[in-house]
Amino acid sequence: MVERARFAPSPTGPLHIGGVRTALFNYLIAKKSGGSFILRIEDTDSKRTVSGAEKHIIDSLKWLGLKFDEGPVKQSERKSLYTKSVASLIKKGLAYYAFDTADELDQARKNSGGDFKYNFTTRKSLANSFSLGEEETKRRVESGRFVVRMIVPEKKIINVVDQVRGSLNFNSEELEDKIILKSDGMPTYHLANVVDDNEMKITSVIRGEEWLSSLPSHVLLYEHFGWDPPKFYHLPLILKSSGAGKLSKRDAEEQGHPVFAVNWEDSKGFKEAGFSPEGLVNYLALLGWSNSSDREKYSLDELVQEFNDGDINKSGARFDFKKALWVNHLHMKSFSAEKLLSLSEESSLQLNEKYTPEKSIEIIDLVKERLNTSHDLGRELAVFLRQPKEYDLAVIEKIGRELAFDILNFCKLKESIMSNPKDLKEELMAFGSKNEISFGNIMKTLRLCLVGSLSGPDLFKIIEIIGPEETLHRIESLTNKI
RNA sequence: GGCCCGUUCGUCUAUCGGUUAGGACCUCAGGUUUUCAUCCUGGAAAGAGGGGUUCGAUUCCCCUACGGGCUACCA
Repeated sequence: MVERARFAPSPTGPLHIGGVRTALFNYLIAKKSGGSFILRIEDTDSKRTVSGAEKHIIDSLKWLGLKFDEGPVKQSERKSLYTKSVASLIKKGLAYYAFDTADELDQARKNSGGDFKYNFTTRKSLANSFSLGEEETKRRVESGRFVVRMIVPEKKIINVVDQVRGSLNFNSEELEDKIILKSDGMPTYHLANVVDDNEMKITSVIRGEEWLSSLPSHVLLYEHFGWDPPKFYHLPLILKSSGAGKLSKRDAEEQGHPVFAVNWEDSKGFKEAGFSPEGLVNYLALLGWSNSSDREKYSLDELVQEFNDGDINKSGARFDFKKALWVNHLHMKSFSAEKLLSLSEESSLQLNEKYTPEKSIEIIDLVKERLNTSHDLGRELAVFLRQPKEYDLAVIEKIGRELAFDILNFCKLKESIMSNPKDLKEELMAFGSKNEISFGNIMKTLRLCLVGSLSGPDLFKIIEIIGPEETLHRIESLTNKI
């Protein structure tokens, strides 16, 4: 079946990774079937709409490579569609006008000790077209202050099927006559969602688990309209990395990792933190989906190939930043040097100043397997760009000052073979065995003066790239320091 | 509180009644006759508890516990 799936965020704030994951699964299910991925902006609450949020959502999807085939469809521009639908429901006697104020409803909730439900038992005692009579209802509707509620049948078991969880039963007695049209004339989520999904011929509704409890109301609405409901997928939530509850901006900040795909105000996104879209998408897919293979690395296209909606997990998953970094690392090391260079403008410029393009690529290939994010490039490239700013002098203490001095002095004399690292290695080994100095200590000393610490890529490669002159210069620098 | 969903190593997960319960992140110990947050090898680490069903339960059912979600004229 060719699916039509929509991602339908509301622009009440920036798109966080929970939303990204929902978008991704919509994309995967749609594309797997050869169908369409559609973007719909659910901006029915003008008070909560945040300026810039819609742009942030679109920018995020764009960066992630989740290209939508249709949209953005904006609900705020489809008001007449909803009012028409509501009118048809009222005509059928499946929805009704109500006039209770927010304060009155609050009071009713308080009085009942939290058990209040606007339903078939309380309906008659509240201000609506059931209790007020035709004349009064008409008068109040004309005055313009009203909402419309859907009728929930008195005793009915509502069976719903969720693709992730299976068949579920809800008792209509637990439901309320939900407001479907607000007093400002805009629909609520429930109505707009159902009407749009029907009108847009959506075949699969894929959304977060927080919607599961309103599913029976939605199914009832489909029945009221006489429409066939789409398939529903309620995705497990992404939980905070430690502690209780779902992931929020605050938790992420406390844990020191991003929550947004791209920058939002002063909050750094994954993009700005040096993640690749491939890495983020891959990690997020693994959070809530898995199959029986042990494979961990997927590109977006490979995910489309391998994705199976039966493999969506049921339980909430904690966000694990370290694993996200590792998954990103998997992608970084598989990227071409050219691509990596394009990811970090600064590194690219710095390399350009000193090296030919060919040499730059050679350098990147040397360090790329050591990257978690593109930000690590600066750290890894430092050794090729400048002499160390600081030295881990504890290494010298360990080796012994005099010994280190001897080693450095020996190296200084070897200028002629610095340009041939292979010979240099043999020379160093010979020097070591002759003077009973361990090769390890020689290498450590040499590495210290070239890198400043004991980490980094292959030492002889470094020497080859920075050249004999620079190598000697660095040896000189350290000699003067100790 | 009520309703709904969930529960396998610390974390993400595999297992579709019979397995030494597998993989990955993390962590630890080694290794790559030099370093390394890379790479390789190895170790530690799990079926929430209690009842059933069954020759046999992590797997099916029930109860409890715990976790999560919803309970707005927000989505």
